[in-house]
Parts: sequence; C-alpha cells; structure tokens
Amino acid sequence: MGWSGNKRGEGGGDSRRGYHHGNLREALIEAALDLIKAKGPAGFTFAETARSAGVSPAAPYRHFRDRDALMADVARQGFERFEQFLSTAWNDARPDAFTALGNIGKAYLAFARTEPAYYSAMFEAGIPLEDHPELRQAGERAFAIVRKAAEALSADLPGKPPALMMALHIWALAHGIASLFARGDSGRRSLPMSPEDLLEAAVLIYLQGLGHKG
Amino acid sequence: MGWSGNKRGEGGGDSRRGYHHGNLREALIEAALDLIKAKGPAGFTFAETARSAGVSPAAPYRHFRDRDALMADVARQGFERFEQFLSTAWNDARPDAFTALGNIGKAYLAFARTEPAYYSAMFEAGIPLEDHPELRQAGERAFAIVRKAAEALSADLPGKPPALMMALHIWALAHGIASLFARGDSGRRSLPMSPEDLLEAAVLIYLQGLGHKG
DNA sequence: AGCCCATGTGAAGAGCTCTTACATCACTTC
DNA sequence: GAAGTGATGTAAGAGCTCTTCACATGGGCT
Repeated sequence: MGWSGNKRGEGGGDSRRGYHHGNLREALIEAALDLIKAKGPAGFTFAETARSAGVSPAAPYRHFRDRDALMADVARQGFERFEQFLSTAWNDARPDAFTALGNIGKAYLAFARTEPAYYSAMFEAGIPLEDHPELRQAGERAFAIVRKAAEALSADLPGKPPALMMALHIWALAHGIASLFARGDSGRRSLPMSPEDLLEAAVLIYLQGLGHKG
Repeated sequence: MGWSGNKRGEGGGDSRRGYHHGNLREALIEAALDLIKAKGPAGFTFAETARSAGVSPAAPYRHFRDRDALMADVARQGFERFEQFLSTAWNDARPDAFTALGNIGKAYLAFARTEPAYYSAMFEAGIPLEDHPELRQAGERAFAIVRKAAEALSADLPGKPPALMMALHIWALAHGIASLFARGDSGRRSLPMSPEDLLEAAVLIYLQGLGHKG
C-alpha cells in the first residue's frame, strides 16, 4: 500500500534519469487522466497510455493486470478525492447545516466540472462494481458524507424524515444536474441559469417540502 | 428514406439468399443494440457489429461513416422512442396533472430499465452534440414532454413557479435516480426502496415545497 | 436489353493486446 | 563495500481486430 514515495532521490523536474521510471504507477494514472479528459473514457488504450508515459507498451503490465484494472484504480482515486472534496465542503456542519449542505452541492458540481476525467471514470466508465469491491467501498465512503449531512438536517425537520432517503434524493439531484448540464466546458444543453443555481433552488424547494423554514 | 421494405420478394425467414442484404442499415442498428446491452456502450466495434449482422467487416461503411455515426443514429432512434414513451405516460394530463406527472416518472425509470441499450447510447456514449444536430433536436423534443407537464402543474401552484425550472429539476432527479440506481439488473447500489418509490417520494416532496396540497 | 450506381466482398496494412526471454537497477546481506 | 536477489523495464513476436482499398454483383431506370 505504501506507494506514495518516489524512490529516486529527487533533485529536479528531470523525469527519467535511469533505466527505471521510478514512479510509473502514478505516471500511468496521470497519463490515463489526460487521455480520458481529451478523448473520453472509451478513448484510450493500454498501449497509448504507456506511450504517453514514455515507456514501452509492456511496462504497464507490471503495475496493472489490464486496462480495466487501470481504469478502476483511476476511479477509486477519484472517489477518494471526491470524498475529501465533499468533506471539506461540509466542514462539520459549519456555519450551519443548511449552508453546509449548499456547499456540498456546489462542491459536487465543481468536482464534475473541474475534474471531468475523474468524474467520467467514476460514473461513466461502466466498471462492474462486483469485480472491484474496493471501488464500491470508496464510493460508499463518499456517499457517507452526504448521508451525514442529511442526518444533521433531518434532526431539525418536523417528523425527522429518513436521512437515508434524503441523502439519496440529494445525491440523485446533484448527479443528474452534473451529468446533464455541468459536463466539460461545451455544456450539453443551454440553461436559463447556472447549474449551481439550479441545484441550489432544487434543494431549497425540496427542504421546504420537508418543512424547512425558509 | 423509403427504407422499410425488403427488396427481395420471397417469403420465409431465410435471412440472406442473395448478394445484397436488403435491409442492412436497420439490421446493423439492431445488432448494435444487442451488443450495447451485452457489453456496454464502449464494448462493441464496427467490425463486430458487421459480424453479428452476418456481413463482411467492410459492409457497414456503406451506411455509416464510422462507429460514432452508428451510435448517434441509435441514440436518435432512442430519443424518438423515449419521446413516445413519455408522451403516452403523460396522456394529456389525464386523469389529472399530478397523477400524470407520476406516470412520466415511472415511464422514465421503466425506459432506463427495459431499454438499457438505448439509454446508454443516449446519455452515456459521450456523443458530441455539436456534431449531431438532429440528435440534439430529438433530445429536446423528448424534454418538451416534461416541460409541458411542468407547465400544467405550475398553473395550479401558488405564485406559478417557472415551468422550465421545474422541468429541469424533475428531469435531473429522474435522470440521477435512473443513472445511479435503475441500471441493468445488477443494480449498482442497494436501496431501502425501489427506484420508482424513491422518485415518487422526491417529486411529492418537491411539489409540496412549491405549495402543492398533498 | 443495357447502363449505372448503390451495395457487399476479399485482401492487405496498421495498430492493439498479451506473452516470453532478457536487461538493468535498488536494496539487502555478508 | 561487493555479490546476490527481486522488482522493474525492454525487445520481439504471435494472434487478433479495425479500417481502407480495388473489385464484384445485381436491382432499377431509360
């Protein structure tokens, strides 16, 4: 697991000084991200990733079993960053739960917009979750942030609506808006308002429907 | 355009007696749908589609410029069916607008579940809309059904909230739930309730937030 | 009947995947 | 420190698939 350190005693931006790359695993993931960003999740091959990282086509097989394993690792890393991102936005319900939930929504859309490659790998690459349990777990950890927020809000609402249901509704709403309207810069559809405003309005209406005092 | 009739006279299920296939374009689309259903939108190739239709690998190039053109045509056909599906569910606001909107939601999820191949081609294939204007138009015609429903509901709500915004919210919600929870039979995540119930509850809460009398 | 062009075929070139044998380096052990 | 050892990368190649060419076929029009 401890794959974080670069083995060469670094001294500069010089990328490959010797025979060994030194950090090929990370370099492959970065190359894959660039290719996904440029040509979509289906638009890259194992050999192309190797070429892009400056190694022979056989080298990646030392680190990943096949293309899907690389894609799954990109997605797993994406979910971990996503969890961080959402957790920072939630910021332990500060200044208050309602505002913090709004920040989660903005963070969700910001992630989809600024990290389209991760977002594609996570949600659109079609990786079978049953073959990659660690990927499923990473996704559930990210969802847990939204669920925690829903629990905090539920406590202040009349009748204490089920937090899991609220979390699923909010996640689906954010995901739907991100998928349909906030992908890449060439937005897929024109809108009368920004995706962020659209999501904020939806969440506000939804919470009012649950008895939140606007 | 008149591509409906089979040119060869005979009777019988015999598929290709002569040199020409007779209806290759439609056969390729059907083969592509089967392959998308089996292996995902990225899991088929032009040559494989040809093989599946029983012709040589070069034959499809007479009907579609490349793989993307075939995929775009599948998606366009999918949007047209989708529009029909939603329109039937709406049924001109019968028996009443609220019930009919619920039927649209159920139809949305039913389409995603029973036609996963079309759904994948429409929303997950990553076809650039700017390259295929007829595809964008087909998508907008389908969205217009939801917008019509939103307009009917808005008229009965206090303050007449903007129908376009309502339609976008409902579409995003349905799309998010379909993408996350109602894909294929190997559902991606376990749920405490069916996707249909989840969506129905969300729409109900949302409309209550807009002042709908439950 | 005969021309014409839409439609389909077959062969060839390019690229990808994955394997096997070998080369090189980092770290350990004496 | 020097040799051993395992991890990491290279080179070469078999088998496959995709895509493009020139060529074959036959339905429809005059």
